Amino acid sequence: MNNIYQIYNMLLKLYGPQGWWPLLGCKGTNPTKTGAIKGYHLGEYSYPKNNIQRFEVCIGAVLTQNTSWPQVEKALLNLKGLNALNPKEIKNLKLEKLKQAIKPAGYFNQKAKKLKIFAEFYINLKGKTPTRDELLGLWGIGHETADSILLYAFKVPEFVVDAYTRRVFANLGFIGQKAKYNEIKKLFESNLPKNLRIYQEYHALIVEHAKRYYSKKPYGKNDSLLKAIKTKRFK
DNA sequence: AACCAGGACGTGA
DNA sequence: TCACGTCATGGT
Repeated sequence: MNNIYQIYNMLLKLYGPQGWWPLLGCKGTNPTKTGAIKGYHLGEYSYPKNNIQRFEVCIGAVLTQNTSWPQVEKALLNLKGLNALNPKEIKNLKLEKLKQAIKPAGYFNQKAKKLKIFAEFYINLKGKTPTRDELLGLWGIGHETADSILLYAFKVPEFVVDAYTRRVFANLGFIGQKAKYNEIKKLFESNLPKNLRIYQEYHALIVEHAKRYYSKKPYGKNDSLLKAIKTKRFK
């Protein structure tokens, strides 16, 4: 087993299943010390269970851009209060109303526009699964958001790379600080079975691990993974 | 009271 | 391609 896969198993043993992607309707609590909020479904990979939940994941993926999840949750609850947690209502909502609802998530001018564009796109999908390129073609959807939507909303095994992933694995010595998104993505995908659960769980575990040891610099000093590698317990 | 969070886009080298 | 600046709220 290669190091990337080993680290996955180590993180899973350390933290257990993370229950991503969080949904308003799920009661599960993340056992983590970092941001104990609701919406998780530990060890349950059957979500989203319907089209409404699928759309909620997509909207959350946009809203969480450079924003912490608790802020996103507030925005989602506001939308739910407006009965607007579905593509048609997002499309029909007046722009100012939409902006006000998602304000807690920040960047509300940009994100309101992004949600409008995505809602239109989602309606036109008519139940089909979008391709990665189609998503990337939308204004407001970049690499990470596209992969998050595919992996957690549409259950397509696309590995999600975020700032934490780069930070942690650069520090561990697997990639350079300036590694590109697709390069990092390939590192994981080429060293893991193409398995939905593993992709979903690994990304969530990286976030959890990073929140504990890589939130503010200097980071990594107490990283048990780094220590394990340095003491050559790997390979 | 700065600093930062589960990024993406526009611009000018 | 690449390095920056911009976008914005609220928690710590």
